[in-house]
Amino acid sequence: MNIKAEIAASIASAFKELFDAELGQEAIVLQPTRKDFAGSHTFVCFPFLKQSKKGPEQTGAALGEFVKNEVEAVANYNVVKGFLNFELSDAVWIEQFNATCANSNFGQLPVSGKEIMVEYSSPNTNKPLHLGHLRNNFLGYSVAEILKANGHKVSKVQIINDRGVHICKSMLAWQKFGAGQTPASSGKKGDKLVGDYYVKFDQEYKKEIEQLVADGVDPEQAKKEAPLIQEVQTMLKLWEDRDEAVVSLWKKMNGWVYEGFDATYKRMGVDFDKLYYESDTYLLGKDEVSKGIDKGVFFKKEDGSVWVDLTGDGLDEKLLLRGDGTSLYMTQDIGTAILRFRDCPALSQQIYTVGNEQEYHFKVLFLILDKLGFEWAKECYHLSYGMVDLPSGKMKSREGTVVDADDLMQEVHEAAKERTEELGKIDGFSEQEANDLYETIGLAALKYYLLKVDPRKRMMFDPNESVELHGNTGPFIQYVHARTSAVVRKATELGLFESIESGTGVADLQPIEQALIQQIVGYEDKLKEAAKEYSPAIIAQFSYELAKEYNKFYSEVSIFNEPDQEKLKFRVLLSAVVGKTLKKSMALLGANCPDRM
RNA sequence: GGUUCGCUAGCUCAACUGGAUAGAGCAACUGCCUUCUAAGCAGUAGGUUCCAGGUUCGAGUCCUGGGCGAAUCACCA
Repeated sequence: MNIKAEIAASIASAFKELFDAELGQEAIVLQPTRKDFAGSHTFVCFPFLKQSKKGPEQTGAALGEFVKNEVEAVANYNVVKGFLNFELSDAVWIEQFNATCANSNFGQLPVSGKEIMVEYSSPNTNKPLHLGHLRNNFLGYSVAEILKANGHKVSKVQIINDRGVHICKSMLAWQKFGAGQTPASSGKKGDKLVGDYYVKFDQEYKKEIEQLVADGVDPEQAKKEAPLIQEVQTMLKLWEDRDEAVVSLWKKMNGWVYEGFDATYKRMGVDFDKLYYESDTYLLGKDEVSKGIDKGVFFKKEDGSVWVDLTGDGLDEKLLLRGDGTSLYMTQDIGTAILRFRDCPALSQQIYTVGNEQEYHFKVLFLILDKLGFEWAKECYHLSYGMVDLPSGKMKSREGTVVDADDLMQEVHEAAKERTEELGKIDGFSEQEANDLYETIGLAALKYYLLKVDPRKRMMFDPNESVELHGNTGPFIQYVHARTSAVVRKATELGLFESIESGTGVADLQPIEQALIQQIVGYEDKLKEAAKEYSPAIIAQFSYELAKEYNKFYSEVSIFNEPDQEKLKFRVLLSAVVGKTLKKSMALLGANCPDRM
């Protein structure tokens, strides 16, 4: 059955028979053989020399000989230093390949019964999405897809931060300086327009501060006394009191932002199953904080502010409710988490895709939920990813170095167009088809670029590299997929394909063919690993290696000039399976694979 | 200052969680399109894995100390 287990079992009995040593199955670990050596499974002998009472080479040779005789799948073995490498027979690989072909669910693991909620994006509604959101969105979307492929039921959600001081700032600025401007009248996307007023507020606010300081007011004092900031606070208060005019302005401007966001999400290719709004959850959060006081988990200070004491957990005291009774981010997050588990009682895990700058926040949040007695608190996970830097340094909204999401997607589209036209690859494409192709290529370049690095790590975003089509890039993988499609297309035209879909009858393999099968067969393990690590990078790397391997095969081995019909058909089938696998793995990254490019 | 994380080829990233000669891409150089898509393939060159100790058959990976960088520790989000 499982070859790995079979070999391990055989090694165990070899130890018993040859060296009279009992080894637990767990102690015997087989690792993949490195590329430069013959074989697929490697057993490291060094740790077991005490049992064998022999040198590493002799130990390896003795074990190898024993296993080769006992396990039919093992065709040969070799020992390099203390490393025992097993080479499986072609028949085994062909059998595995045929099994893969026959498995219509290949790449989709069995239903696990687990239900997982993945939160991502979660923007503020006062400014447009930027490069940081792109990493966040692509990561969240991809992790959700990876979990689905692992058999879990997944819902994608976000918490939209649609209220608060920062929202009021853009509202106030629009009211004062907007002159009734709308997305329609200005020709701007709604989120961009609102963002402009957020910036406008900041500019005007700064002017006021400067003026006050020039008049001799203390700078710290000036920040609090500036008329604009005071008006904002008044507005926030009015909003909380459900003042009709303020609420209607709030609805209008948020509506603009949502229209803009929707367009951006659509182009990004991400989606959500359910949306949560801070304006709906912050009151629940306040309630829960009050309950926490009653339970004695939280305490109130003289000024009316509410705190939780986490010093026993090695952290500090944490504020949960301001002295004036208004809520904070934390307040709202407590409410949102509780609401989600109420909405989905079967939920077994919740994943928050949020930048690593908020690690402390989530540590505290989960701890508080635990103290409130929610059992599911330990099933909350902060998928913490690193910030995106530009070659010029950090992105700073104040310094205008933020890379806008819409602009960036347009740029990658243009770059894909330019390079595709240079190569003259669009003969026979209609204008619409060509345009779709540029979009597909550009977005794959961008997504792959952002997802191929370990999510936990801070990364450098080089605009030139992100639109690159050569090397370790999304378009390279798309290209290889298109190649496999071309092979299948030609085989279909020749009437060869239908007869071979079910499997192959070849008897022996070229080394490169065997290597390809090995790669494909390892796909589901990578899928599991990617889910365990919450890392699309593992899928990206798998895709790249498979694509590279196929290209090697493509240049080394002739497909349609092969005289042996059985071999010819096998190579077509192999191409088809590689193409399917590439398409599936790229889909997990949110990238499409065109059939021609 | 406390806590957490990072440091690998000129640049951007890998390294199956302690295993073999530390690998890819970009950039540079050399070959290969009359043949299934050259967005490709093959090759050359590039390394004291930040430094110093330690642990063991074996360390980029683990422990200690140090250096540099980042995040966080707000009645911000």
